[in-house]
Amino acid sequence: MDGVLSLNRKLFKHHWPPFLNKTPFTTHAHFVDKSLLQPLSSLQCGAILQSLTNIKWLTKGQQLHAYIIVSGNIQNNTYLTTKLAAFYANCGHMTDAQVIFDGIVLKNSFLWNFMIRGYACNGLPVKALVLYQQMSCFGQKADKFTYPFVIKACGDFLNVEMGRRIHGEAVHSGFDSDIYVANSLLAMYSKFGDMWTARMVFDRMPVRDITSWNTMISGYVKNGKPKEALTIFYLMKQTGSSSDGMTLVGLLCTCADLAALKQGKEIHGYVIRNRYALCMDFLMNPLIEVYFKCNSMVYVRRLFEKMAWKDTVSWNSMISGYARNNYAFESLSLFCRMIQEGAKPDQVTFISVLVACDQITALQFGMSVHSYLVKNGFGATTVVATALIDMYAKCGNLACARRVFCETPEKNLICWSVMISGYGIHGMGREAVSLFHEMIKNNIIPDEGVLTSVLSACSHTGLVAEGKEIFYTVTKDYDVEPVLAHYSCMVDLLGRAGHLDEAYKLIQTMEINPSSDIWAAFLNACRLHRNVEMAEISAQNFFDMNAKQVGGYICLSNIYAAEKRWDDVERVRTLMREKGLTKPPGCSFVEFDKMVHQFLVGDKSHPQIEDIYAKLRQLNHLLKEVGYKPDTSSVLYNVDEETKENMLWDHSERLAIAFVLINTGPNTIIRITKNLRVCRDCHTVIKLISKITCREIIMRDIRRFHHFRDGFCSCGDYW
DNA sequence: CTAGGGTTAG
Repeated sequence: MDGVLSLNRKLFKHHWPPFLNKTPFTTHAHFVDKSLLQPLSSLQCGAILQSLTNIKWLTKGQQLHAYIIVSGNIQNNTYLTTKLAAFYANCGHMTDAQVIFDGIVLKNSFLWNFMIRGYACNGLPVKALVLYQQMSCFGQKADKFTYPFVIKACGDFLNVEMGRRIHGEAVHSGFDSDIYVANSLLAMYSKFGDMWTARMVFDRMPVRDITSWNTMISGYVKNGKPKEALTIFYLMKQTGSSSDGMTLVGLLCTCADLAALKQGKEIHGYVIRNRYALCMDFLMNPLIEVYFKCNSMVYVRRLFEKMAWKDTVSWNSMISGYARNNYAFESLSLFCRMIQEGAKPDQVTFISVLVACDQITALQFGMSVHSYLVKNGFGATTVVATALIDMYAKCGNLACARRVFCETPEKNLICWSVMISGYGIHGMGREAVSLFHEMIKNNIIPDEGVLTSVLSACSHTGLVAEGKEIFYTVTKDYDVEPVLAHYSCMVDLLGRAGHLDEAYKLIQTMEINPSSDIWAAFLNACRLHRNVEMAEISAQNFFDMNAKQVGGYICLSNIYAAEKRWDDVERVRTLMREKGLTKPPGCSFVEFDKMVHQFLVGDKSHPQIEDIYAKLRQLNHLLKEVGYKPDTSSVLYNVDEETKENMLWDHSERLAIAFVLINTGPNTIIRITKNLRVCRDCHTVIKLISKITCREIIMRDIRRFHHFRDGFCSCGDYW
């Protein structure tokens, strides 16, 4: 490889005409100063063009193109025009390549292949396939160079039917025994998700090389079959085939999938020991993934800090890894460091950052990311727009979410889905339902994901009839298999609306086995409608499933506490402890002055804590004057009323609200986020605070948003 | 002129 490259460079230098070293011309003929020209033969031009093609030096090639035009060499010179088309195709400038290609009458197979390759390797598989069909119309036969590119195009375009046909043609013409053709077939079937056929092609290959083995390993990994990937690796070792860096990439992805920390570390050690023989840069990024999937935050950080060479993907892996593992603060601070250190963020970076913003409701941060995107010309692609819509919706700014949604010209299924669930979590079920119908009118075929979004929107608003209708028509008309998430939404919808019997009947008649989530949803409905008898049935089912969600346990203890059955409360608690489950402490976030402030329940660590408690005492006093009576039913301890009442005033959301009230002017909207469900008493208190302080309070709890204004909440006390 | 890599929203 190195030899080839240096040879080309030499050739390059030798033939280099002086005018090319002048100012870089960006466009063609009229920029060339004719006095500087020294005559070059078309053979010389062709040789230079060849080297420029190999190293993809676009600007120099364009200058040479200009020279060729000016010097009159281009007329009727198929030799040069073919090379020019190949040059543009190799640089990915397919429009230029196509213009030249169209002007060539005698097209040889070299030219066809280069054009097909150009389209296939530059994200235009459909054009590659069209060209391939034209090629056979022109009577030009496909050869062993043509097949790898058309097969790649079929794989990228996911055109299974055409892929199979071309495979057949290759077999018919005998080119399938060519190792490049066979390897492309392996990659194509992997992309189709058809590992069975890939394996069949692989098993029938007369000879295999490292690429064949590596393609099979990564194919299995991409299709969620890490165990089969390992089998191929062992087979590879047995046959004595050597492996390379790419093999290790495949193995690392396998380790990540299986959360195999030990094996991942072994490979890490191997890479370090062989760092001079391997190209390490590739391997560090998949290693980051392994450590993240194994929840090894310490290893991941140590590895990252030691990496001398970090590219955009390294930063992205870290930022998205932290975000996926709920380390939003680390994710955002790493993003800031990335910008400071001058690394170049891309689309993936922004999507990951916006996900981190969702988690801690960092609206201001998310907005500044949005403006960074606009300023730096990252034209909002649908993916980025979708992440923005989700961020705005989850950070409580539905108006901005709607605006980005409307300004996105090409909305895909996920884009609609995000907006629908955005309406849902803000309690705007009717808007969600009508958007869902609008989506269908726009010929978007619903899938199970968007069905979950719209059903959950119905359940937040109690739209029983609408939810039922959508559930039954979508699963029937669009061939969507109902999954647990849908039943969960339906049980929640029916149960919370008070149709406990119907919800129970649905659980009993559903076609898949109910999960613990479903029993938890039913349990919650029983709590709301204070049906202890039904609650105990669902609790029994919930416990039988050996469930790990704390929510169900807390819900049941709440039910017992409300009935003052303290022995039962204690029994549930013990059960929780035995399972090693703990109730996470209540925690609220608030973004203020470019910082996210975090308050735990009963937190005394904040610098302004004395002022905060003073404010809360004052509020308590004011609230009592307007008739507030504390509802201590959600306190799960059997203690006297006064202690219970004091415990309520320790709740994290109150601390956060008091903090904002102290530090902001009268018209500022208060935005807070809580990690658990808001308790009934806090809900009442916040409604009253919004009234007596004339403040709008927007609160996100674990399930949805509550917009408090003038003593009322947007959820209509239905949550 | 040929094939295989890592990060991605509900």
